[in-house]
Amino acid sequence: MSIRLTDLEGAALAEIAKRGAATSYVVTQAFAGSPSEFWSGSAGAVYPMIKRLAARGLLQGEAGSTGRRARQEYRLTDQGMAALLDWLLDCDRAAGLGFDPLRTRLVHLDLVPAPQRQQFLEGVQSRFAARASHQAFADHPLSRRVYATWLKARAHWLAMLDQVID
Amino acid sequence: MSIRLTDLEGAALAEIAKRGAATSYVVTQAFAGSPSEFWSGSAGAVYPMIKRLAARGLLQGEAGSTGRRARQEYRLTDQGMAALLDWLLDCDRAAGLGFDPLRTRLVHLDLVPAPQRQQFLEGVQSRFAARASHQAFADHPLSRRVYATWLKARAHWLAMLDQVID
DNA sequence: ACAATCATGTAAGCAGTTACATGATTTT
DNA sequence: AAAATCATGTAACTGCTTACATGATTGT
Repeated sequence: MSIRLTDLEGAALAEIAKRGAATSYVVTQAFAGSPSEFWSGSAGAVYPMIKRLAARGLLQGEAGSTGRRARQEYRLTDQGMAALLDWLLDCDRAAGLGFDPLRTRLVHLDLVPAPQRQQFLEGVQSRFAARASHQAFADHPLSRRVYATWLKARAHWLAMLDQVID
Repeated sequence: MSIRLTDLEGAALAEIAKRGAATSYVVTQAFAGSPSEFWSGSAGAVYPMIKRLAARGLLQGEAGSTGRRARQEYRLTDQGMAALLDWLLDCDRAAGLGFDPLRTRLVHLDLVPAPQRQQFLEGVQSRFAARASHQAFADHPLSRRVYATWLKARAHWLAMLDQVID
């Protein structure tokens, strides 16, 4: 019996595992703080998802409270940790292409003449440069380094493409 | 009045524009032939989408036929081409992070000990190597080069991370 | 005290999925 | 003639979105 997590579920479990325990709200904030625009981390997605994970026995809820306000904290069960590791270390899924808004456009750039291609690439490059100077993930060294090296790899890709696309 | 296309719509319009005219089926095949697993190009997605684009005046339908079988061919209207170019050359969206199944996992690899991290990275690397030898997009030079350089950039990224993650 | 924002949700909608149906065409 | 596959859909489902509601807490 295998428990297949969606990528959003996997990422949410990872955020909870990292903290030991967390509320749904903490998870929404973790997503909101990410520079990725792909998941909004909206309450409408996260709260029901956390409940589903608890119903599936991957999370254990416990009533914590600060002051008179009730809140539900969750921590991973053994089964939840096993599911998380299955998801996290899944090489086949990790080696997938995902969705890349730049790659999706690049393959169709032959629809426009060279000057417009050039202008587009420069626009993208300058936006990446702006990102690089922003200093994201000040609180988490691994995330910061993953992101920083990702940006470098992107720049490297664009440099390779420059010679290919004119 | 701006017409904002989803990425799937933009990619579909681009496939049609590239061919001059195309049926919905041709579009599904274009997606199915891509090495990306992100969009299945399922009929359930494509056929209704093409109809929506036609209803919005971005595509013009014309009844072609081979033998006695009726088929609907579509080509871009002027408005459709304008919408496509808006989407295609949108630097802000192109510079987004998209969804990256590897990046999503890498930032959480500190949940597992170094030997497992190493094993995971090797597994991913070998799958990329397998992709590289596969020769995708034999029919479209630009796509092939975009994909080939993307794979190189990924390898470059993993090489940078090797030193950082142990 | 009032306003802002924190925190926990719910409701409706939308864009994709898988699975199925159906008839035309091609292959064996 | 039968089987495979080509081609065009439709139906039910899923998982996300935006937008809203509501009460607690914090700041001025």
